[in-house]
Amino acid sequence: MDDINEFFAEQEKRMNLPDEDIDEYIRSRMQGFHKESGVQGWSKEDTPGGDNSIQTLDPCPPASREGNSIMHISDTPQDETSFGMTSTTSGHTLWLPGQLKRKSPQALEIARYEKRTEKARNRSASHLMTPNLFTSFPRNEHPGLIINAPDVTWAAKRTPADIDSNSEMVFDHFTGNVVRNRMVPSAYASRSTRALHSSAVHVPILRDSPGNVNGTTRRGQDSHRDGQANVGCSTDPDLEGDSSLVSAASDPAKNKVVSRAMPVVEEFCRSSNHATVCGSRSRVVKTAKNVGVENSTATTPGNHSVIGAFSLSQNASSSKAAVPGPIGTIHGNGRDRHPNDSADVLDHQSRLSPAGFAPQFVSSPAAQPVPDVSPSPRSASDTDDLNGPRDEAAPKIWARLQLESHANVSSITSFGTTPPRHLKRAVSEASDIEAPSSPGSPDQARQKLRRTVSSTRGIKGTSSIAKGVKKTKEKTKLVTPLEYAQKLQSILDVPVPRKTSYLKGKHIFYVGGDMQYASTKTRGRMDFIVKYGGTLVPTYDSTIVTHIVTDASARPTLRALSLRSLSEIPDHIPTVTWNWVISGFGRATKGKGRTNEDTKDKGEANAANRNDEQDNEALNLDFLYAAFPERINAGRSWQQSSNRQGKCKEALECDHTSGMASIKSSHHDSGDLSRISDFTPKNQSMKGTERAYSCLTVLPPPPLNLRSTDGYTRTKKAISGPSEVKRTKRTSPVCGNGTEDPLAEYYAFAKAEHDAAWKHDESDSDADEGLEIHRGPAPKRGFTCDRNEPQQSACANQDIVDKLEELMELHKAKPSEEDRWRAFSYGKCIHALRNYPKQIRSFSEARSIRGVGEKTALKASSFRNSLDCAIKGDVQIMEIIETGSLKRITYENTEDVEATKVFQGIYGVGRQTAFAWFSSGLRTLDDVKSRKGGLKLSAVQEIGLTFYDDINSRMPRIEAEMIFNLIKPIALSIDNSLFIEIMGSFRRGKADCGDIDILITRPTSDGRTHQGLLPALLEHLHAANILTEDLAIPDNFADLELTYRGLCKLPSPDAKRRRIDILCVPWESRGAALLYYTGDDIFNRAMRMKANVLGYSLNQRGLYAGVVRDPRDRRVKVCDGTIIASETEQEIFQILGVPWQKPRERIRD
DNA sequence: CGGCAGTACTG
DNA sequence: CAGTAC
DNA sequence: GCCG
Repeated sequence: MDDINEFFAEQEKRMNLPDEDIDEYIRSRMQGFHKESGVQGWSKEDTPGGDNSIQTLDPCPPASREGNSIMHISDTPQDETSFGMTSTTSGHTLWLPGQLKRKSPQALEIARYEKRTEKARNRSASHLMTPNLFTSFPRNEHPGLIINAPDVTWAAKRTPADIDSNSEMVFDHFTGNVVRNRMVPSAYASRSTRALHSSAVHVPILRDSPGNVNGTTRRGQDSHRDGQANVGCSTDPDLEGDSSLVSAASDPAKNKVVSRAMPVVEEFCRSSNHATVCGSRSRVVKTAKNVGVENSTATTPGNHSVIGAFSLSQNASSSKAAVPGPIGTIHGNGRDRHPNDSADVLDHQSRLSPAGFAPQFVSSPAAQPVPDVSPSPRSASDTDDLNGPRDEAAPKIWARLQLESHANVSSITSFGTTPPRHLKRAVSEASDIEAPSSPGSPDQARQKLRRTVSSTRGIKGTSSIAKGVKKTKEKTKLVTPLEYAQKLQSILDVPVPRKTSYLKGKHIFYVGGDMQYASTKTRGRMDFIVKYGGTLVPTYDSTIVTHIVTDASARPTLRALSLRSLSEIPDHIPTVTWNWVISGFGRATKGKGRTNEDTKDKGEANAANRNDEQDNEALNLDFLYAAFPERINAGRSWQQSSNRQGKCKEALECDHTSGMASIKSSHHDSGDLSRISDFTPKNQSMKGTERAYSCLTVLPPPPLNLRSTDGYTRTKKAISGPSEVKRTKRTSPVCGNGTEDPLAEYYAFAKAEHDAAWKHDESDSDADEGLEIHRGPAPKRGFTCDRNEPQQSACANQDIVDKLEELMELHKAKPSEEDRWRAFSYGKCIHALRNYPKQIRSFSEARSIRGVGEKTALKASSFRNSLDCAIKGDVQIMEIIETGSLKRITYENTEDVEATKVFQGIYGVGRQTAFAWFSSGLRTLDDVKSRKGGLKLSAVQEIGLTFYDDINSRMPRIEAEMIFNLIKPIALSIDNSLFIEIMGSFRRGKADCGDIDILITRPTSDGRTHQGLLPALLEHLHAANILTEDLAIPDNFADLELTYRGLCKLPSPDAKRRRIDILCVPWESRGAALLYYTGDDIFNRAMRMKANVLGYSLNQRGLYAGVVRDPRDRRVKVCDGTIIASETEQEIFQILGVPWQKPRERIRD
């Protein structure tokens, strides 16, 4: 088995993918199928949001599912200290800190908003296609995306263009219509909210005339524009009807009421959902409104509640009007359901978010959506202090609502009462979600372990010149295509189930360019074929072969076939180019992406149909890849059946996989890292995939052969060193890398920038799993730089490293880009030196290390020599050198570096700012604090300064966990289907964490998404005093991909502020996101770099193939490429040929 | 001589 | 767009 | 500053 692993590893390693081919492929696809793609997109989009979008009412009201946890949080006593603290920073403590806005004129905000909207639109648009339709086409040419709205009244009158333009005009044209309004909310919600906050005004809750769409839109505008001014007098005629509301809003007391009435809103939403369920959508708007008002009034008697109910229902209804439909469709990824499709919490959020939640935010502190948090008068009044006028009535009202509408409201908001049964169920369901990881993951983990271990063994074996190595070596060197193919096939008796085994059933004879021996390219392609289910036919046999793949011209091809003329090839056998294979990959992937959906929504039959269509499409395409014009029609009939079968099967598999993809991570045992990392489907399909991994992904066998034949003089020097060093010498990462760590050669680059501060903290965790570490024995040492023998010169060249680090720091603190890269470079050197086993004795020796260039080598060697001299007593030389470089250091590393370093410790202050400050005479933090010289700080910097120490200190792991454990239940209470996980250094198992990264996503299997969740969650967290300050909030809350940055803290009074990032990603990108946000940094860089080298592009959304870049400027992407992996980390690892590594194994620094 | 990741938020 | 952050 |  090991052999097989090794073998595949080798293949994998060599898999020299697509490159130009893919570019070609993309191009042709773009031209060829542009239309088809569009159509597909359309039809596809058409379905998910369809009729089935109306679902049953979710019996579980939001914010009630985890009453206990919430209780717990709120129960935490908030003493004076804590409040005092808060109030001193009142500006920050509010949801959407006032100063964020206050400083900029509304007009500016609007302008900015427009800009962002534009941006967001683009983003959303691109979003729509990439993850779902693995087709590339210009963003604005996706006709179907938006039209999936089942809402006839809405969709029917919109043309795609129409809609598209709407999305563009969200804020440009306030004469919008309904459609337009629907789009506004999301954006509006975030932006206008912010605006409102900044102006420190309570959101004027404006009623918009039911029929008047403009009203809704304008409201957003007005709120921007008028801010406080418009409180009480709306300049917009459309808003006249709102006077009552306005006054309510302007009246502190009433306002409070409004905020307190949040449960009513939710209740309202539930009612309105009923309406939705039974009524046509167009009616819903009205109905909802009525129902909302009535209902809330009924449920919450009393004048205040009436007010609340009124305004809120207005809100809700307007939001309804505004957002009813395809908000998700528009902003989302196309899978989104119509927000009306269910009464789930999420949908509440979705619908509310635009107009509905804005007001909540405004009154946020008082409007504790999580009642438990603010039940105590003190807590309420305290918050009031922070957030402007508020009175004691609020809590009372709160309580009253509680009593009066206990059945409804309490269940909705969980006033600390025992959750109703259905809630309990919800809770238990929620915990079920986590549960699976316990029983399941051990197994999986074991499996993984086994795999990993064997892989590791393989690696080790190879690295230590094991049998496998030899084999591979031989193969590598002298194998002919025939032999190689034979080998591949012979090994392949075990089918490798893959999601994308789209080549299944195809017997392919591949014609390598050079039939003398299999080039890397040839081998890579053969590997590819096999990997994706194809059968490689070693020798041409017209009775077996179904496809001839060749990029060679006719003659060599014929030679390979042992034929004389192309006409001798039977008609049923197409001769296609490699692009054909790749194109199939694209199709397969696309099919896969869509299948998930289709199957879910329409059943398998539909999925099958879909695939048929695809196949047909594919069929029609094949001729495009004909290798020889004269055989352009060859094989067309044949392919049909075979293709179809294969595809359908594949489709099912895929569906199975994704369908099973379950949320199963647990936070209870976050201590158990492996479990946390198990965010992968674990089911049969998955197993299959895993098996594939074990075969295909395994560590690339060590290219000992290459090593020895490398002819690398430099390498020789490093041979005895950690493999890292050796690896970094590989010139061709693609085929040259075969050492223990497949990313090895990328680390040098990747690590470079990193200021290795050799923390030895977490390395211990690795120790107990030595077997799983993918670096061989030697390399391991390389990475930890001999932490076993730390004092014995932490590394052989520690002295030099120290010096270089000084230099690096020095350059880092300098403002110019030049210095930046210089520092970058030093980083590389330092890392390389750290892993260099021996003392460097000479210039040339230093120079032989990759990453160490002329200058550094000179420095290093001279320094070392100077030491030698010093030891020998040759003071003179030493002094020269010493003073030379040291002087430079001390000379340059003076005030400025120190000061700017300190400045840069302030969040939001970077190199430029720090230097600018220094230039203006600032020297210390106190200078900054005292605003010496009339210094102005941005809002973020203000926060950064206030919590300088907090932010710059790391928190113990446990604290991150505690905070997360507070947040998670709250999030789950909003939507218990969420996947929420803590990422970053925590997931990597570090003992201390610099920040908390929380990833949120949600399976779309039930047609819903996490859209709209974040705003709600943020509000809750603010209310719970977990989130204290906001540093950056997303542009558009309606997006599926959101990044929030802020500060948080534990409830305890003296808790430090901690940096927290909350990231929402579309379900499809969860793998890439996990990968990305788990890091570490260096590991990420390495991965990206490898991806690039292999012709892919990796970002937090996924792994893309066929990215076409502008030849004149490589940085400009002409085509975004085709997404080929994103749903699981494994997928990405696999394609990149990187052995799977658990998060804690990804530590590279 | 250009690249050294790629993206999003702020002002 | 520059600056910052991740 | 290093690399290609």
